[in-house]
Amino acid sequence: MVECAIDALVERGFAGASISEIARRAGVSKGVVTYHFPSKNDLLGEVVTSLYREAGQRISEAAGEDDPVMEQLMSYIRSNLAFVAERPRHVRAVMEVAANVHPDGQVNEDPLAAHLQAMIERGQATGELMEVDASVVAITIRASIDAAAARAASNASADPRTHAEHLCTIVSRALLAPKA
Amino acid sequence: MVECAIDALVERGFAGASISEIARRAGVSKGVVTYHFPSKNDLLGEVVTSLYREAGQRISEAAGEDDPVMEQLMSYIRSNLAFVAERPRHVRAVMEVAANVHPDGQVNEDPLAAHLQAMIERGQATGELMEVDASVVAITIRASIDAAAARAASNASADPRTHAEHLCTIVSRALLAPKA
Amino acid sequence: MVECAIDALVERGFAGASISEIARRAGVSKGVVTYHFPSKNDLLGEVVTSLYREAGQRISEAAGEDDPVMEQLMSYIRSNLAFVAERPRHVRAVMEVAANVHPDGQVNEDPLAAHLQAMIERGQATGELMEVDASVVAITIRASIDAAAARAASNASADPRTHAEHLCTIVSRALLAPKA
Amino acid sequence: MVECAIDALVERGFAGASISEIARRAGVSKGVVTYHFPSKNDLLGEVVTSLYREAGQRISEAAGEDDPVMEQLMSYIRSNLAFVAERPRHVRAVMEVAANVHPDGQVNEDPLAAHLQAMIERGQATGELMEVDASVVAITIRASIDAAAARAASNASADPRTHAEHLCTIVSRALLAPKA
DNA sequence: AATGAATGAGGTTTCATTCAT
DNA sequence: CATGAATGAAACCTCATTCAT
Repeated sequence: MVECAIDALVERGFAGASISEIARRAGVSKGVVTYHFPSKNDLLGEVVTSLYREAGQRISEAAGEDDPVMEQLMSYIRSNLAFVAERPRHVRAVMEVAANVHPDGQVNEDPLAAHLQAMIERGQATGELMEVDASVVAITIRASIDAAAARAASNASADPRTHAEHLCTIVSRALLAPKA
Repeated sequence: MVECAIDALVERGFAGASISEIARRAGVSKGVVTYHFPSKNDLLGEVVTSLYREAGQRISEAAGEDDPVMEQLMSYIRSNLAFVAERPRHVRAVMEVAANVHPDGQVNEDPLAAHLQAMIERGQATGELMEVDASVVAITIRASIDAAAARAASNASADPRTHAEHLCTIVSRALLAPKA
Repeated sequence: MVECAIDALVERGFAGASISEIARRAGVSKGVVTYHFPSKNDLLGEVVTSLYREAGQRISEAAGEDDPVMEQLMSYIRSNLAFVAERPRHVRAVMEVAANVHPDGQVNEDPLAAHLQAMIERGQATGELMEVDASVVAITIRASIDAAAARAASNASADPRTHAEHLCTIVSRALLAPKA
Repeated sequence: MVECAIDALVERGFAGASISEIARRAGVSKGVVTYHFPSKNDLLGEVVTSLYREAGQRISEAAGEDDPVMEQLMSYIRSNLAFVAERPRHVRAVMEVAANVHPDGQVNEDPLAAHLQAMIERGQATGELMEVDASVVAITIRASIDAAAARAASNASADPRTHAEHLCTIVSRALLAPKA
């Protein structure tokens, strides 16, 4: 059911992912959807949180707290995009939802980017990484990952893992201080 | 009228930008909107193309065909984000539309990124730029610009021009071959 | 089960007394309700007829066929409102149902009022009661009883038995011929 | 449009008075109803308030502030039921709505009855009217009027004005102190 | 006896669009 | 040019009912 919602979101977009459409894809009647998910938001919420469950697990497995910051960064990029490679459609579906849920009040800064930014600033504090605005680097890395995810979902031949390697190259050139 | 559509898109999102809402903001009746724009898509199309008209002009002004590729790249980044700084809401509105208009068949590769990619490949062919997957660099640059644009639209204190400078630093480190 | 239906009708109204709501109050699954009552109407019917069973018993106990008509009237009023005092919620629930079940064709005259009217006309025929339209008196008595019932169900401090006494006073003044 | 809503309420009851049904009776499409009345509650509200507008006017015209209380009472009863005779269906429709709108919290006492009760208590204070619980008399009068209204709506041969005369007789016998 | 999944009809509401004035 | 009434499709959701387990 959640899978069908994902398919509908990816192939028909947020607006096209109506309860009817999802039910049609699942081969059941419309009532079944609202039976299992009291409201449409509950279903979309499950699409989002089920991805976060999986992603959180995969990505935290890859984290090494004590590694050099550059290795943590590479690991972050690779594990993110490895996950994208596993479930490109699910990732795309969540992006579709995120793009259409409107924040009521002040917009929060992206917490994922904030986490990256903190990581980079740690590396700069120890001199391991070169100076450059950590926020911009963090935003750029996140944006690149998301763009690769969007591409992977609609173009099966795009390989997120390859994207990861090239992005790692870019990031290391931009941040890694040349050794004396 | 187009301005009101932009406001509605930015403040209420794609779903909230109904013709009624746009007419209400414009202080006219709903009929006026459909009188000037045969269909809603025509209005949204005008939102998009009017941005492209303006943006194309600003950005082509900054282009120097014969400059070194790295200067063309910087110029591209700076002029893009300078334009974002001028019209953050218009940019955001177009992103809102883009996120909700779904391609019918096969998804085209992003033409803006393709242009960037070609530029980078030219630089690599002459040896001016270092080797690294040009497609990934292009995607990353575009994604970073778009992320900065999204940020600027909802956070007045975020400055796209500053973002541009830092992004230029990142790109030059990633691409510029060290001089002998 | 019937009790839970009564509670739902009283607290949530006719529209709010869905099978789900009733099952929830009973702490059982929705299927149980439809298992015991083939249709919802059967359940509502049982709510109504179980009240009539009880009420008929209480009220017929109080009836003295050979008493003077005025005493029969008082007894009718008192036993009706005594019953209301015993089961105010059940009475309210039935009123809720009655207000929402629509007669298909021609509306029958209220049989309870007709019975009262006949009683009054008997008293007038013997000269025991004064002349005045018996139908209006009957309707007024029934309406007063029902209004007291509605009040009792939602306002625990309203006492139907007190209402009965005052209504008896009113009726006796209106009907009882002054003795020569 | 409001007229059609009244017809639907009277003939099909509250539950049967769906927007579709109302539109069908008006010979227009469903959208027309929601075009003129943003929500169904607004339409029902108009049904109610338009009656109150008319009724308030008719009844206040008949009020004589300085008359003896008994005359005020008669005037109240007669003008109420005269209005019912004019617009029996409208009155029935409002009763249908009232029976199905559920108060959220504490139930208010009926303000119409409270007004009557105050009037009666004034008469008792001056000795013009006999002692008997004014609240019960007020409730009984209101209930009798409403019952006559309900009857008039579904039975064209029932005449509210006749009911008024008989009710006046009952009330005057119950309240009017015999002259010395 | 009991459960809960499934169904399909019907409810309110929103919306893009058309059209007479 | 502008208005606002009208339309019909489609959205989400609730609900009584059926049925396999």
